[in-house]
Amino acid sequence: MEELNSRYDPKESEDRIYAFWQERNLFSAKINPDKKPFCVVIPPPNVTGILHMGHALNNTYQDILIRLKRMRGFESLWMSGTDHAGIATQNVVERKLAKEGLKRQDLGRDKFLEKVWQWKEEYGSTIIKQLKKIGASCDWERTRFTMDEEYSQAVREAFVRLWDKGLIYQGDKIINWCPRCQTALSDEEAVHHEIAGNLYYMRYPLKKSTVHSPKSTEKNKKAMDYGPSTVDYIVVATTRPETMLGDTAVAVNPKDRRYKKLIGQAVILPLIEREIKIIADEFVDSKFGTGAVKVTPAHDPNDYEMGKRHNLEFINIMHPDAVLNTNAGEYSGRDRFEAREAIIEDLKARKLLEKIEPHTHSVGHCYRCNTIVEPYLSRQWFVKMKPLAEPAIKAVKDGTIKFYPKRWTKVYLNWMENIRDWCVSRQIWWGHRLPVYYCRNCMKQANESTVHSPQSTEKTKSMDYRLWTMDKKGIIVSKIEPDKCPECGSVDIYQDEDVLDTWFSSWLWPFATFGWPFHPPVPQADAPTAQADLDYFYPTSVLVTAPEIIFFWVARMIMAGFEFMGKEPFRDVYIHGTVRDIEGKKMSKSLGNIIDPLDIIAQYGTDALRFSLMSLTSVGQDVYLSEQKFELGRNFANKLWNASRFSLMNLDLNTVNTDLCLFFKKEKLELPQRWILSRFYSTLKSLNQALDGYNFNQAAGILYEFIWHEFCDWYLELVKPDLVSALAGEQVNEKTKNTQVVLYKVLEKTLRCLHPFMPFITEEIWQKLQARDRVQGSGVRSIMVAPWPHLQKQMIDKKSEGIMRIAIEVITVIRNLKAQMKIAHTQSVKVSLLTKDKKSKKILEQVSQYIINLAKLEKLNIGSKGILHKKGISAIAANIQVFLELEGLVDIEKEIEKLNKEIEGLSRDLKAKEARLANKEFIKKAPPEIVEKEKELLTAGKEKLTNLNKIIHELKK
RNA sequence: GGGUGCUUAGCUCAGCUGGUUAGAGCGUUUCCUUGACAUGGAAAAGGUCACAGGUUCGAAUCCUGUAGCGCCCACCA
Repeated sequence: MEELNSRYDPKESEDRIYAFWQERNLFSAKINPDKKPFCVVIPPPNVTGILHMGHALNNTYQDILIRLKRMRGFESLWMSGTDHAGIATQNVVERKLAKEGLKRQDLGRDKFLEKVWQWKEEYGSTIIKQLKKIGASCDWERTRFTMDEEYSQAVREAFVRLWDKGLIYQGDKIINWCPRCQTALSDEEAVHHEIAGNLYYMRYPLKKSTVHSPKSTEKNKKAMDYGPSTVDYIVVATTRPETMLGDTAVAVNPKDRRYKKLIGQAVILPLIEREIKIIADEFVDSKFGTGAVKVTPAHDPNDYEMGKRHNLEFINIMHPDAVLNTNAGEYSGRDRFEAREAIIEDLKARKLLEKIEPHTHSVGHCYRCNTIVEPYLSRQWFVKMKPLAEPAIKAVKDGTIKFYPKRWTKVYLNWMENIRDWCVSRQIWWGHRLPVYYCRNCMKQANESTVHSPQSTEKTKSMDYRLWTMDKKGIIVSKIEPDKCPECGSVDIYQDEDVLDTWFSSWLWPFATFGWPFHPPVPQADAPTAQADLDYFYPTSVLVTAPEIIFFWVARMIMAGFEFMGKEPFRDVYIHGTVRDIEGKKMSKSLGNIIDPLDIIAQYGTDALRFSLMSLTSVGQDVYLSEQKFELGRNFANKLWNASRFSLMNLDLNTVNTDLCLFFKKEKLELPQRWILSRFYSTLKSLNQALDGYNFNQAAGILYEFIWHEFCDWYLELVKPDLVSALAGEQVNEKTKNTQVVLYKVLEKTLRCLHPFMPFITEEIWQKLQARDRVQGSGVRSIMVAPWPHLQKQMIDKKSEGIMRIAIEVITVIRNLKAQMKIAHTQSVKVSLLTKDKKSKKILEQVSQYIINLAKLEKLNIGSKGILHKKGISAIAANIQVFLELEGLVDIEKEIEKLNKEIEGLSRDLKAKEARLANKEFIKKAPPEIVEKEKELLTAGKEKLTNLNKIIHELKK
């Protein structure tokens, strides 16, 4: 037998084992009519992605499920792939270019995209390599990329189908605009943060007052000190003063008596000296601010709606980079925030700034670069969501799709039921270009007869290439690029410059990864396979993801699943928590509080990483991590390693492999064997339950407890003498052989149970346990494809467990007495066990040898009386008096004190029990087994109390 | 404003459908270099389960409310 190191070294084995699995193709899944499918699609990490703790957590869950189901006999497919992550990736490549002093516009679209592809080829698989490091058993051969040609076809297909159904439209709307990325964003991509800003109260002079704002002079700079006047102006409050340059009205609530007279009057917009009207609109909340609102239809979604209702002018005052344009008069050319400061100063100077109040409000930020987004009027493409949401709502309501934990159901439904249209066009280059073409000829004709919609005064750059048409005339939506206009035959056509939101491709993931919709036809030999794959694996089984992705992805996948496949994309959605640092902050590069999973792997090993994460994260709860916490998994791995090392040192693998049938003859086995088998199957039972309910941390706890505190602490110690003497060349009898077989089987099965959590170490040890197979040349098997242990209920043996419980309690009490007397655990002592109960006595005789071994006794007496109390100390275990003999005399006072303390606690407990049993209501209403249990506990407690009192009595003699 | 989660030992957290003397890991204290493991073993100390009501024979657990912390959503000018 090869000698194992006394410390487990994950570095030595992990890569080797992973290669072993890959060589044998153990991750690959194929249609198998004999097996039920189990499929998980990976949440595709961004190609720019670098493995972080969130990935580690997310993918460990998935790998556990995949490995578990594989062992349980399912055809288990973990579909892998990456996401092109439009804005994120484009930003990365742009930053790289910036270092060379280049902008993407310098290269032009095609050259730039070439660069992005180059970057992708070079770095895009980093995340995949890293996923392998954490042991992920994805079917890598199926790895997909959302920009693959086949996948791109699916994206175009989806777009065209929705267009044909009238679910996609183009329109001028206020959207979230990131001035840095210079693209539109969806509502979900604008993340709101609370900002401590200000509410600025500005005076807009009424026209009839004919008071022109005075010129700015040093003297009136203190204008803010002046009290408010009610005659000359109307005061409006805003958080974004710079938008006033685009104001085209002031609105008040029609019921607001303060302003009733002013409705319809004109005010002079300060600074820019433009005349605007005061209008009445129900939207205005009289209680907020002054009850009068400036209306900027081109820069605020509410104002936009009001603008439409009242036929106001839409004045766009900003360039796409949030620098003010010529509509901003003298402020043009300044950045929005610079302009804000300048405007405040100028208003102050003109005594038109009434006051500034601190005001915290929530402001949208770009989810990719954290720049404050600007509500911006622009022409974009939208998906009508209401019709798509309907079946997605129904499926969750009727339980076709279930969320774990349940509470996310409500969050999902609330979002779905209030869903808004989805802005899917992006003004970037990296992504799926819209399958939209324009015919100049048709549009020209259409324009001549169309009414103009709200139009910005200054055309922004991003809109230059498009002309507005009210109907669909001149718009060609097509999966393949048309060479001429199908309507008029003109060849003067061009493609829309925009690309689609990344999530417009991700939402197809559960079926597009299988090649949906399979055209143009793939080579015939493969076509049926792809279709069959989809039929076999779709709907997938579980989706595992983080809560922040529910709206972005989960909800949209469900909608796409029903829309394009007519079926739900998955049945269960497991939502796990967020990884945070030890102070509860989200881990992020900018905060510098990252714990790199690869560092943890290097330091503690992959299994330690995985097991620690699983133990520390309870269902749906966030997890607070520090490096130190991973010691949990490392120590556990080492414990398992050493238990296995001990077992391998003491097992004759040839014997155990030939005598496995013994395993089933429970009656022939000694107590420790019966006990550990019973404990193993009890553990398996609760483990199965935990796993079936996605209670991963409970499952990890169950395994930890069993392996460490039952198998190692008790079982190995119980059988040690037997095994060691066998190894020493003493005769190997039937008993020893049985012990070996049971030890072997329990260890081997335990490894299988632990494998999904700790794949590497379990494989390593398991193979060593198969040594005989290797010698015989039948090849090395992998634990990965070994079956999950079958629950053998008949092996659960309550009687043996009861006996062992008594033995354990007696042993613990003896150790306790030793510790109390500061006697080393290793030092042998003399002990007497006294009981009048015949049954107990019999049990003690049965387990005496184990007590002697584990409590390290020189001598053990079992009897009913005959103790010299001055020459030792006593304690009570169950209904047994445990007496430890001592050399010197005992401090009787101290002993009495100790025992009295115990009596005190016990009496309190017994009193409560007596009271409960005396309560008629309790007897009447509590279930009988509870009453029975309570009675038993009372009797046992009383007996213990009598025993304790007896000891005190004898001590006093 | 709506929703949701958390509050249990010094720290980090379990405790599922109500019945335990309320548990674990880490830390602390004591003893132990015993031939699987010091990344270890044996033992100990440590909690009126945030607060206030209620339901119940019985509440850490269920209900209502309050407070603190966190997260999500919302057209918070």
